[in-house]
Amino acid sequence: MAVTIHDVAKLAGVNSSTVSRVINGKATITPDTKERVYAAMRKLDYHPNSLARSLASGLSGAIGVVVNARDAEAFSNVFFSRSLFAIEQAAQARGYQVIIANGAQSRGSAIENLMKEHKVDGLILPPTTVKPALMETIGDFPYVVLGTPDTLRSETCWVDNNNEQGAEMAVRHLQKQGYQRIAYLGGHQKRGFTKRRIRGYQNANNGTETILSTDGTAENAYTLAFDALKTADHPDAFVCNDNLAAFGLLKACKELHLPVPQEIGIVAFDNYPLAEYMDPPLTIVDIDTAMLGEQSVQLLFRRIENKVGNQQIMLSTNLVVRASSERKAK
Amino acid sequence: MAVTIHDVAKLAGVNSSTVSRVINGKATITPDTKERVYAAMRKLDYHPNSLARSLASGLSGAIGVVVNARDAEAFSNVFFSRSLFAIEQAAQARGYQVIIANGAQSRGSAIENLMKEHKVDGLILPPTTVKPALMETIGDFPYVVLGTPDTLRSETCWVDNNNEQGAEMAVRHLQKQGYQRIAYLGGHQKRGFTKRRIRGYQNANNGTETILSTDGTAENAYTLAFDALKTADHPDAFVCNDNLAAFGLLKACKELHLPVPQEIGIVAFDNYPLAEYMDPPLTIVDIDTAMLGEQSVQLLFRRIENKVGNQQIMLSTNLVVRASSERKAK
DNA sequence: CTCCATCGTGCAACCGATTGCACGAACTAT
DNA sequence: ATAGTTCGTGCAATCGGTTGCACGATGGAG
Repeated sequence: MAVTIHDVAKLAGVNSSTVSRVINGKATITPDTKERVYAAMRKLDYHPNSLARSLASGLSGAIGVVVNARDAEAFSNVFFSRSLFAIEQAAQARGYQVIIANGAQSRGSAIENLMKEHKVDGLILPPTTVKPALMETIGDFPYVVLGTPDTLRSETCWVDNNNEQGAEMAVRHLQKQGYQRIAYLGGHQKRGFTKRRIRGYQNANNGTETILSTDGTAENAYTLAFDALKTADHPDAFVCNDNLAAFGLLKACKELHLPVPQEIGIVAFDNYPLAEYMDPPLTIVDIDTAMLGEQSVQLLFRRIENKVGNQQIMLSTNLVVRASSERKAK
Repeated sequence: MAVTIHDVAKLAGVNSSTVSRVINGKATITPDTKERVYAAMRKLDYHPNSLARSLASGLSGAIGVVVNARDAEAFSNVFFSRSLFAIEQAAQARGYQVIIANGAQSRGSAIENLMKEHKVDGLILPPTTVKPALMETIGDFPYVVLGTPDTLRSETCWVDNNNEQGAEMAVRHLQKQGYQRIAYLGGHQKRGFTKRRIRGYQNANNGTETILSTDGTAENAYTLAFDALKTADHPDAFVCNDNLAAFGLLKACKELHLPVPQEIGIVAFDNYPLAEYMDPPLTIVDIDTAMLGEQSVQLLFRRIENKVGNQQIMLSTNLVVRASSERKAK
């Protein structure tokens, strides 16, 4: 029913292997022959069957992006969704497809499934999956972790933004603006990236350390911030683990009539679209998700082509300064 | 190198076709044989090669989700990302993979590529792709549009939430709360779903019609709302096309000292995670993206199995009432 | 002018499954 | 006891490409 390589070969008056070679461009073919093949392909509207091609070549032509999502929110998470966009773009540029798989939902291991059934040639994994048992089953199958694994840091292959540096930068910026009692607000302490941000905060902070960890909701951040701001020598600035925490904090500041940035300075991680429309617009530690996605795909392909061993890539973050931290006039 | 069906067959002392039948469970096999085959599979840690399987069976075992995204924000859009989550879940439950493809980036048609190269068995498409030319090339290939196409509405296969009904419901709710001059704020008028929401607004609204269309940003909504609210007989309630518009509106209300919900009532489409933390929490026309994703996959599979022709499924929306529209005490 | 390397193309095996057909064994009906 | 089913399994073709090897033609060197 569908047009095959043999139909093209017959029309062009050559053998199917010649057509294959024309398509893949790996061998030298007489220009004349090549042209006849192309003409036949065009005439028949030929599209190679990628399944047959994969079976023969042993390459699926797809990479898998695994995410551990219990609920739909994990998919709208800006870090994941923006990275995914960049990953898709980079993969498409190489003629590769992107398969997404939710590791949290699947019975059996989604990773094992994709890998052992030859559905993908490589995997992009979340750091939470990195455990000795998985690394054993994954063997030397190509993968890249998007984020820093908590364990096996130096023996695995990953790409991440430098959370520690980002938090340090945030604190130093607030200090330069004259804030003195800087607190850290938001995030589960059990998440690796939060731990690293807190470490960066601690590195740069030379005042009293105040760390307010939340369950990740804006509501919780609001409550904690409200209580903290009611005390006598309350913090005069916050580094927020994410935009939601900053949102809760802003609400608390408003209710307590503490103007931002005059009385309270705020810097938050992750550049949500709303961040610049908040009141005041938020200063942000911006993660270059486009670069992160692009780099992880690049590294993954180098692994697929067996050109490199495990590598670690750390990208630095950028500070986007907006009103929420600008106490001093420019 | 990899374990094949033949290795399993040899170990179990049967023919490879028997192993195949055991795996697929389509034929009756002696319990004894079956057990021997399973034992061999376990012992060898056998995983069927999905590529070979697909080639032989003619089914790729994947569905494609196409999105037209110029920038990364389209991926974090709550409608897309939440639907995608549900789609992945529903596909995985059927043993199917989900391939995502950005139609806006690809040279050549991403849709044609996925379809003609047999990479997917069916497609979930965005409504903007529905054009006569595409429908011609797509032929009777299984697809479902997620959203209502602007054209070919009755000849195509789609699943959508009822935007018209949602907007009507929002207006009626505001009327019941005693608001009288209800305006519509936000959204490109060229987008189909915005048009339908506006139509719903018009159906229910019996006062003066005020439609403030924006470029989609919170900033623009803020400006338009601010200007509208400065006039003498300004609107006393708004239906917002999305949360960003509501965000801009809230800012305008605050600056003009118009308390919400006492002076101004607000209902917005799309339940962002932040909506309930806004000040005041927003009343929302909530779209059941989980159901939308699930239904679209279900319908797609019925099309793949050739059980049905083109169908249209319209899901109703729900009103989540919060403080922003509750002028009357409960 | 012969010899040999190089180049373009064909032949056929192979990738790893699925599946229609055939055949022998076991079972039912008469 | 015999004929006719039914059931479980094997054989071999097939899905649509890729690729190692072989072979004839061409071209340059000696």
